This record gives sequence, structure tokens and C-alpha cells, in this order.
Amino acid sequence: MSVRVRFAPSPTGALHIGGVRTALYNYLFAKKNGGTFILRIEDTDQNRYVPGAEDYIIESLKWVGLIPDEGVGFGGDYGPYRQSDRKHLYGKFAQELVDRGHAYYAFDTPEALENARQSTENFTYNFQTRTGLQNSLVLPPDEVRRRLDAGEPYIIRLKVEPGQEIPVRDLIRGDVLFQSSELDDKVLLKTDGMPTYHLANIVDDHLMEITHVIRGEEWLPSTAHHVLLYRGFGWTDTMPQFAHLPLILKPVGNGKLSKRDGAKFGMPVFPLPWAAENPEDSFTGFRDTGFLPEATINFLALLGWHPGGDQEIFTMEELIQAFSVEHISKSGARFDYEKAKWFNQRYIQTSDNAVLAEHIRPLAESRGFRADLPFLTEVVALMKERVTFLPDFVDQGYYLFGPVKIYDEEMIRKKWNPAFQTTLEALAGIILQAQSFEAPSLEEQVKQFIAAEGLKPGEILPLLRLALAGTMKGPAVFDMAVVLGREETARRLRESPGYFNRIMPVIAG
RNA sequence: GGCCCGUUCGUCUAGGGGUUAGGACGCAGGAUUUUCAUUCCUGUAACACGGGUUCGAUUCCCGUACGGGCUACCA
Repeated sequence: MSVRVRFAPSPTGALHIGGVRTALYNYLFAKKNGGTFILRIEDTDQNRYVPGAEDYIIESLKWVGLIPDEGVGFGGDYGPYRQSDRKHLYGKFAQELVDRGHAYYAFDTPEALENARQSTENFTYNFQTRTGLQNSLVLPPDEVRRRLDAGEPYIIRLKVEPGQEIPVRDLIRGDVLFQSSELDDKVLLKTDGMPTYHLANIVDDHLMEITHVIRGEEWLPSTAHHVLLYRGFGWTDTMPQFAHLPLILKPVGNGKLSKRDGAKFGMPVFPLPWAAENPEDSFTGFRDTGFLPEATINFLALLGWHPGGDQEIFTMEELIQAFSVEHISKSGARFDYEKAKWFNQRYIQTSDNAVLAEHIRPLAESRGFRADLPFLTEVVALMKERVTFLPDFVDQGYYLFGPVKIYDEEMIRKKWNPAFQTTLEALAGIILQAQSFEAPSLEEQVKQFIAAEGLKPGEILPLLRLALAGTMKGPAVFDMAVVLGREETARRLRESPGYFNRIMPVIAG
């Protein structure tokens, strides 16, 4: 039987980066085993449905390259893949469970349950408490019939029989044993006719012939209920295998990573930006921060999984080859943003210049900068060793696109002397007349000139850099000169002494 | 509170009854680069604690502590 796995997020808002990792592990597992990766949308809670969330999920998966083989927006023979579109299925299955004696009707109002919780400490709806409540287990059959026929609101609950052992075999954690006496009678079908996660999950996994359920650790406790459901339906022979992933924790402090941590720590915790009416609920993402999708994937892959060995950089293909559920760690992993940045830097360094140029083209355009690919490729070549994020190319290297806006005044004060004005002007002349406008020969000529003038390179070269870029940080000066071009380089050399002289007294004063 | 899961450098992790406990990020220092960065080298730092089992436990077992999750007509 071929492997079929699903990623089943709820469209309740932006997809958390942890969700992307869950999708990734499912994807890797599917591809590793020649299986099928399915996207199922679990929108059974109408109250929490957020418009746009479904598109966000799909766009996120596409961005990082986790393309489902089946699912909402991707076709497939097991659809529909959106649970709200499958609503009609669940009632029938819930009813079947009632008929088999594994579930029952309950008529307790939310108020009645609230009262029970108030009056009884640690109240749970289970085999002990259900006898004192309004359900088909205690009400006479004709009374139940009457209420049902009268259209009274009801729900269907799982009837958990006490005294049973429920072993759960987890691919990551081994065998976990639960006692049914400690389980509550979970709601399976809600008053609005929609199933809860538990019912929908089991029914859909069964109908979609899911073989492996790879999901977050928060689902481990309810897996006992899920096993009971498989038993109740008589589907134990095709029950999927489970693997519960460790959670991603906050960078510092206690608890799992939350969406608020992004703003709190100044880092993205979502793949894409999310815009909400309320700025408080709007978030930045990895993409808009300037992460490459490959770097994002590589970082996420190693957050809670490692194949052994010393390799850190993996292509998607290598991840697929190396992946195995057994190597997923059991403990939660802190979100390490420094490491994420390192991955991005590495990927930028090793990416093809033309590819990077494509990436920064929209960034250059949005700033009104020159954005033709040949030019951007040159810029990329100069900057790729010194940036962390994509926007750094145009933000840090802005002076390659247009005039210098900020001068390092501290440096000017240290290096500038009005007497050098003629030197810079002479340099401008050399630049204009250089027979070969290439970095090595330019450097050669300039250095010869400096020596001939009886000056030291350390006196003039920093000024050259300041004139061209305004800052001491950046690519090799002569490389910059070539990208800037003959005319622009000469202009900056001739005009900068004016700025320098103007700045000097301000600083001195 | 109850149930369940977990615990190797600050972080991500490798390892596994006898190892100088390995790598990476970060940090610190050095070399190269008359800038910055890159690159290279060096350093820094860990088996939570207490009992067992064993000739020997970081590794296996139990307990404790700590961390995490669940405990909704949310997923």
C-alpha cells in the first residue's frame, strides 16, 4: 500500500511557521517513500473561520516549494478536500457510531455544562458524570425520540467505556499507554451539524486512505480518542500510523512559539506577511523579510530533525533522501533566529548571481531604482558576500543605484584635509582617461599616482571610498567604481570635497 | 489539580554501557582583506539531580526537579 500523508491546517489566520514545518515533514516523508502529499483544509469551526487564510496557506506552501499532490486547489480523486464541503458525510458516520452503541445523543445546554463545571471541580463529561446529565444513555428512548423529532438541539458524543487500555504506537515516541477511564466523552458532532476535529479527522483520514499521520505533539493526548474511534468504526486494520512532532518553542522564556513573539523579538514567525484591519494582528513573514525559500526550508528542516553527520546545508532533494521519522527529536526546539539568518546568508552567498538579481528586481523597482537584470547582477556580485537579507542588496548598497545620501562624518573628520581636494580632482581625471576601465588596472593606476604624489594609500583610499559610497563599509572601491561607471565615479570624486568641506566645520564645532 | 510527552555546550544537535562527548549557530581572539564582509585558524561552553543495575554509566531502570502539551459544541 502506497504512502499517503496529509497536512491539515485550519484556516483560522496566518499559517504559523511551525505549521510550515509540519507540512515539510509530511512532504519529505511522502516524497521519500514515493507517496502522496495531501492538503486538507479543516474548517469545521465556523466561528473561527478567517477569510483569506486558506489562500494564505496555499500561497505559503507554494512559496517554500511544498506542492501538494492532492488537495484544495490541487485536484485529486479523494475530494472534496475542504471539510466544510464534506459536511454531509459526517452526520452519517456519527449516526453509525450511535447505532453501534459507541456514541450517544446529548441535550445538555451550554449553560448546564457551565454549571456542572462551576459546581464540580475538574468536571469532565465521562462515564461517571454522564448518568446525571441529559443524554440518550439516561433518558428513556421515547423521550429521546420526542426531543429529536421536536428539533431540539443536540450533539453526539463518543461513549468511552471505562476500564480499557488504549495503546498508541508513535513512530517518534514509541508506545504510549492511555487508560480509557481517564478519557472524556468527546463531542463528535456539534449542534450546527458540523463535526469536531476528532470525528472529521478520523472519517477523512479513513476515506482518503491516509497511511501516516504526522502532526504536532499537541495531538498526542487526543490520539487515544482517535484510536477509540477507529475501533468503534471497525477500521483498526487500516488505522494510520502516528508520529507526533515536537513543538517549536519561544527563543527565550517559557512556552511554545506564538504569533506575538514575532513582534516581541523582531523576527518573522510566519512564512508570508499577513495584513489585518488591526495593525496589532498584522505580521511580517520570512518572504518579505528577505529570506530565500530554500534557506527557510533548510532552517525549518533542522529544527527538530537531524539525519546524523555534520551536514548542515541541504537541498530539498537531499532532505528527501536523508529524511526519516526515526531521526525526529522528541523534545521541543527553541526557535533560533540567529541560525535562520546564518542559513539565509549562506544561501545568498552560494546562489547564482542572475537568480539573486531576479529576486531583488522587485525590490529595486519599489524604490524607484534602476532594475535591469545585467546591472542588478553586477550589484549582486559585489554585495552577496556581505548581506543577510535580500533587501540588504538595495538598502545597504543604495549608493550603487543613486547618489550618496549619508556620509560617515566621523571618518571624514579623521581622514579629510582640504588639501586633498586637488588630489581627488586629479583622480577623477585619471578615471576619465583610463584606457581600460577595469578594477585591477584602475587600482594599479591610482596607486601609482598616489605614490608619485608622495602620499600613502591609507590617506587617500579611504577618501575614495567615502566619496563613492559615503560609508567605510562595502565592496572593494575599484569594483564599485566599475559598477558606477566612469562618469559617475569621476563626478563623485569631484563633488565630494565640497560635501567634506561643508561637513568639517560642523563636526569641528 | 489530573493525564501524557520530554531533558547533551547559551541555541540547534550528533553520539551512545568503557569516547579527549563530535559538528553548527552565537560569542571571543588571531590570520587574510589598507573598508566592511567573506574565507581560514584558535578558543569558549554540555550529558538536570538522586538512587539503582553493572567491573564500568552521559547512555539502561526507578524517583525527583524542571520544561512542554492536553484537559472546549477550537483545531
